[in-house]
Amino acid sequence: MGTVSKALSLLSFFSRSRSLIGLSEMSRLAGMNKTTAHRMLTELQAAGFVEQANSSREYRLGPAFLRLAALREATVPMRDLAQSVVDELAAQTGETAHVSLLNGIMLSTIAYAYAHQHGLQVTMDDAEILPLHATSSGHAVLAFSDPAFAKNALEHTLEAYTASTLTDRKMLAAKMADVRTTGLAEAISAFETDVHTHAVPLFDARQACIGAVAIAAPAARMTPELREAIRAALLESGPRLTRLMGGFLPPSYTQREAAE
Amino acid sequence: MGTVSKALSLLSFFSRSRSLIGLSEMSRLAGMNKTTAHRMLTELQAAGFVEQANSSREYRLGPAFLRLAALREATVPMRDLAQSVVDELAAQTGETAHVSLLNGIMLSTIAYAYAHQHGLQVTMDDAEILPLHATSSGHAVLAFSDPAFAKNALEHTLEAYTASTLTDRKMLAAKMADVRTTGLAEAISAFETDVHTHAVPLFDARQACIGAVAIAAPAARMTPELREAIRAALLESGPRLTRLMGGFLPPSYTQREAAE
DNA sequence: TTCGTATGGTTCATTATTTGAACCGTTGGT
DNA sequence: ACCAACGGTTCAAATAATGAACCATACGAA
Repeated sequence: MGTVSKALSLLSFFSRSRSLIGLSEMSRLAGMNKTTAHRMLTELQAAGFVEQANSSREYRLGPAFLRLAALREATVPMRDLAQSVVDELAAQTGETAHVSLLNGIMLSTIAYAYAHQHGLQVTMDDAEILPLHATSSGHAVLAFSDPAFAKNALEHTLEAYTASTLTDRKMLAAKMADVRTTGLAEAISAFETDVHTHAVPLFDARQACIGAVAIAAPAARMTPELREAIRAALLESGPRLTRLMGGFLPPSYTQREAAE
Repeated sequence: MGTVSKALSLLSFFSRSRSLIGLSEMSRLAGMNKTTAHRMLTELQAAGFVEQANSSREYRLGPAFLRLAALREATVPMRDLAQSVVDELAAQTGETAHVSLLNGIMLSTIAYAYAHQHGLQVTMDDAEILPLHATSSGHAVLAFSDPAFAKNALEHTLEAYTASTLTDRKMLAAKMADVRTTGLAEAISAFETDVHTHAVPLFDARQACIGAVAIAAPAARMTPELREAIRAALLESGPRLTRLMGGFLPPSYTQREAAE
C-alpha cells in the first residue's frame, strides 16, 4: 500500500459519530507514527480534504468534497438516478427504499426515500455505512461480486449486530448460493432488529457488481402480499437502474433470469 | 510538495468540460511520468476517488465523493446554510445570488439561487470555478485574505476573460484597497460581459477569509436603486452567514464598519 | 496487408521521500 | 507546582517513489 492510500485511509476514520479527530487520536486509530499522521493531515488539509475546526485543533472533513461531489454528479448523475428510482419504489411499496454503493468492503448509502403512508418507517442516515455480511444489500453484492473479492471481504471479523446476524462463513456461503438462484437477497433482523429487508444487485459498465437497491420494512408489517410486491418491484427496478447508470447485467445474473 | 499532494492534484484536472482523462493525457497535464501518474491513479481508484469509465479506459471522478460530501455536510452544514441565505437574497433583490468558497487559488460555488421574477437571469453552473482576479467574489476574498496569500494568488497569469477584466496588478491592488474600505466588491463585465456583480467576504472561526457571497445582475437592469438594495442586502447577509457557519469577523472587517 | 503512432500498462535500478524515536512548547486537570 | 496529554517539529535511517525503456494493443493511412 502506497503513501497515498495510507493518507486517504485517514479519511475513513471520520464518521457521523466521530466527526472531529485530533492528531494523536488519528495516529492511534491509523496505527501510524504521529509525524506521519501529521504530515498526511497537513497534505490533506492543503487539498481541502480536511480542515482544523474552530478553536480546538482537531481535524474534520474539509470543504473540497462539496465541489468534487458536485462535479462527480455532473459527469455521472448516479445519485439523481438512484433517487428517482427509490422515490418510485417507496411510493409503490409503501416502505423505505435505498440505494447503496460498494466502497471498499462496506456499502455507503447514496439515496433513500420514505413512503409517507405509514407512521412507522425504517429510517436511514445520510452517509450510512452498511456491512456486507449483515445486510440484504451486502448479500446481494457478495453473491454477484468476484468470488475473490467476496472471500477477501469475509476474511474480516463478522460482527453480530443482532441475534440473527449471519456470522458463520458456511451459512453465509449457502445464503449467497440461494441469492444467486433467486437474484434477490432477503434478510430479517440481520442488521437491525425487527427490520425485514430485500435487495437486488447493481452492476457497472464492466458488469461488475457495484451496489444494491433495497427495501426495508418493519418486520411486523411483512405479509406474503407485501413480500411479493417488494420482490416484484425490486426485480424490475434493479436491472432498470443498472441500465440507467450505464451498466450491464452480467451472465451470472441474466442466466438466472432465463432459468427462472 | 509531498507525494500525497501530487496525487490529489490530479483530481483538479477534472472539470465539467473535461470529465474523462486518459493515463497519457493525465501524465501530460500534470507534467508527470506516466508510471507516476498510473500509480497515483491506481491508488486514487482504490479509494474510490477516480474510476475507469465504461469501455474506454479513461478515468473520471469516483463515487467516494458522494459519501464524503454527505458526511462533511452532516458535520458542517455549510451548504444548507449558504443555500438558505442565497434563497433569501435572490428573493429580496430579484437577482441571482451565490456563495463561493476558496479552494486553493480559485473559488468554487457551493450554493446559488435564482429569482424567478425576471425572464433574464444570470445563470450559474454547479461546481463552477471562479478566478480570484476576475470576479467580485474573488476581489472580496483577496481584499480580506492574508496579504501573502493574495500576493501569491496573483503571481499566476491573470487571464482576461472580457475587455474589462482587471489584469494589471497595480490596478488590482488599488481595487483591493477600495474593497477594504467599503467592505464590498463590485465588478462590471469582469468575468462575463454584461454581468454586474457585488460581493462581500465570508470568514471562518479563525477569522480567515474563506469565500464570498455575491449577487449577479444583468448590467442592463442595474439602476441606482437596485444597486443600493443589493449592497444593503449583502452587507447584512454576509456577516450573518459568517456567524451562521461558526465564523467570526476579523478586525480588518469590523473596523471598517466602525469607521463608516 | 504493413507501417506508424497513438494508447494503457509494466519493469527495475536509481533517487528522493517517508518514517519514527525523541524532542519542544502548551494546555488542562489535580 | 505537578503531571499527563495534547499538537507539532527535528534528523538519521529505512522505505517508497521515480523515470527511461519496455510490452501489448488499437486505430488510421497508405
